[in-house]
Amino acid sequence: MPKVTEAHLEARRKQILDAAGACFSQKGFHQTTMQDICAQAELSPGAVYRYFSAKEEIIAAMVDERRREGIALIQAVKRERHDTLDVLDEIAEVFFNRLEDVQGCAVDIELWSESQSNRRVKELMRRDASDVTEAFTAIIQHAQKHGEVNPDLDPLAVAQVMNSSFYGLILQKSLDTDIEIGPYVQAIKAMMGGTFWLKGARKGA
Amino acid sequence: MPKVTEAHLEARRKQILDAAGACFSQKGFHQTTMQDICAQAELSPGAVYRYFSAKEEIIAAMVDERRREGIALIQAVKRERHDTLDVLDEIAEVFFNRLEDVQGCAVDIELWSESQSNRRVKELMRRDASDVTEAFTAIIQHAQKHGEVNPDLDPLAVAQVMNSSFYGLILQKSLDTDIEIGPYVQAIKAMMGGTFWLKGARKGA
DNA sequence: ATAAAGAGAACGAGGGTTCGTTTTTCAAAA
DNA sequence: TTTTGAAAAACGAACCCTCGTTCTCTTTAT
Repeated sequence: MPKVTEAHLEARRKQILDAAGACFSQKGFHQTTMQDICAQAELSPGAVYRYFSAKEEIIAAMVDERRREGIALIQAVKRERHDTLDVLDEIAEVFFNRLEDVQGCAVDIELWSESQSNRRVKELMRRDASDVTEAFTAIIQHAQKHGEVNPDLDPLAVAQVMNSSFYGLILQKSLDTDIEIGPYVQAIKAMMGGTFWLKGARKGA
Repeated sequence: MPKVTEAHLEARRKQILDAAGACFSQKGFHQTTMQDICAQAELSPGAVYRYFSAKEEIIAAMVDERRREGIALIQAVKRERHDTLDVLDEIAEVFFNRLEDVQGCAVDIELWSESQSNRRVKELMRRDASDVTEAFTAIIQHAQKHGEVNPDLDPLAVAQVMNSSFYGLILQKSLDTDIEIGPYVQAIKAMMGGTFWLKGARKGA
């Protein structure tokens, strides 16, 4: 009967999540009050609770949102290009661009912490991380088969090191916003470029 | 006049901090109640408040504890050996060993999150990170002067990448305890070893 | 006109902190 | 050595405020 459009409902939901994101990134999950979120979203508690049955649900939705975005990135990149080197370059490009979203990064860090104590969040985060790792591992393995990467390297371990270069930069940038991404990326490429992607054929160390 | 010994006071303080560390690593800062800490320390609120005037003070003391430990590690290593490669190896060894302290790592992650919203903690953490980065940078620069490292690399950026390899592993290990440190370290060395530490004299990429 | 959507006051639990009381400790007196 | 006394140290019940959530009432859209 007097239901509002589905799009409107979806918009409200997003409005709340955006507000929550802003609050969470500034004060953290547990220091953000529902009143904070309501104020930021310019909605009353009654309205908010129509969309999320508890604060915990908002946090969970937050994980899901970040997770979907991250996975989408990898999928998109994998679809576009096929040369291993290009794929890795593109992924790096996209990932490091993500750092521009300071608020999103702050929420990510908040989620790392939440994972320590919240089983539900931990499981989602763990799965997310493992999806990314698997994607990287597959790419490395593929490149090894095609002679683009030293076959002696453990693909899983290499993938984990690559993960670290993302996670680590997110953290360092959150502590010191002056950190420059350009030189960082350049350093990684220079440091890994040599041994790693042997374009010629020099194998052994 | 009936004061108890200084050592006893110090021991009580440590007792509280240890208890807090255990609680924080399990439930996070803001979900740990003072009652939790009291119970874990087997002390009453009154006693705890004799040593720390507020929960916030316990958190601040926690940062300081972790910070001191971390700095001590670098200093110790720098004192013992002088060959650049050995120093880096030793630092890596020591740092990665630190991962065994699961509780400590959980607290670290908690601190990363706390830094987002707590100015005081952020400043301490920032300084800590920058101390470590500076130490690494100095080592790299020294190595470049001695022809052990490609002089074209930006020492600061290299230091940041090295930081990431630690931070990233802490995080990944917290999400999946099965991650093996050995292969990870080996991968880093293999990935960087080539271009990075040119023992011979091959410069250009 | 009617039911969904939103508002916002209020409730109740939880938790940081306080404070009056009890216990412990140690120096000095007996 | 034992007793004693006074202040530090510890206890723990209670205070009070904050915040998640609820519930009734109003508004809005069809």
